Amino acid sequence: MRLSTKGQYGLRAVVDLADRYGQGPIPLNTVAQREEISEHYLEQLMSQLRKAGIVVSIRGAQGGYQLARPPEEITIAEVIEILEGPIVPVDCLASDDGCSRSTICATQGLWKRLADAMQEVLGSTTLADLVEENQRIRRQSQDGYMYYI
Amino acid sequence: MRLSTKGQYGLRAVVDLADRYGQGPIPLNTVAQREEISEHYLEQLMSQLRKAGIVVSIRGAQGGYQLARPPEEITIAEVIEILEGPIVPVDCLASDDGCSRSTICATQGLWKRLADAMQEVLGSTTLADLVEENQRIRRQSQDGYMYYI
DNA sequence: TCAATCCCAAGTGTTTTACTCGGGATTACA
DNA sequence: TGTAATCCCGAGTAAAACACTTGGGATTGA
Repeated sequence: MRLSTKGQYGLRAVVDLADRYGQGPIPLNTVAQREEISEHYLEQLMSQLRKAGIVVSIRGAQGGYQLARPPEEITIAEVIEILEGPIVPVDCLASDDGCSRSTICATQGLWKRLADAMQEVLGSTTLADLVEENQRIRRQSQDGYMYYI
Repeated sequence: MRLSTKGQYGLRAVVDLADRYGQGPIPLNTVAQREEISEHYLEQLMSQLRKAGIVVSIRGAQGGYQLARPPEEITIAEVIEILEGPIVPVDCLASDDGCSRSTICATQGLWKRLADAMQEVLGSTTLADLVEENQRIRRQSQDGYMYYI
């Protein structure tokens, strides 16, 4: 039940872009450095996100990536689905035909409820929400507003 | 974000046992046949569930497995955690120390909310609930109460 | 022109998955 | 007392997924 690094890295990268939305294209290597991700690996993830219409790229010198839409119009569910596939706990929910056991399988209702709960959380959060959270964290650490337990 | 077959098979197997709770030990091969799971593979899963105190085994002829507790006292979350590890979307929530980025990582709050949502669904459903669902399904198909779309 | 950037396909070592295989220990029952 | 039915255990394995790396090519601003 874990996300792979694709989802984690990819999301961190688009949050990074969201944080700089409106500032023109951001080169991939700066994102990779800030987020501590292998540049070439991140490139593959960005390629998927570009084909899916989450980001746009500008080639050549002074080029880079930027969000294709404002941060408040991109949900986390969208980003994760592109990189990890449908947000479901079992395959039989993802495919149309379902599984052969569907008429006798009591667990299917459970998996459906789980999928809905996951979709609810990820679909109701946008990149703008995470940017805001980021800024809150930064403000706190800047104000010395940290609790050392 | 998918369960492996361990979680799916293991859960199906304990639901099968829950369905026959109080009828004495059930040999593994009958469970494996009913649930269409490789017997040797299921054996490994049952071994984990036994060590974790979900099922008890009785060796020798006429032996088998049965639930260690009544179905209404075993949650799905328990079973899945034994077979798949902690129910969290990212590793840094599972370990105590967390990750090095925790103070600057906006996504951590999101993953926490996702983990809570998943735990809520799986922790509030018991084996008894799934047995009931099973019986409902059986009743319906028996009564010809099926919708062919 | 050339350096910065994106674009793309292929290769690679490691880990996980989903099993199989072979045998040993225990116990009810004839 | 034998023997068949069970559980118990460790090792082996083929295939897939993961997390990258490598090596180039195409575009474009200065």
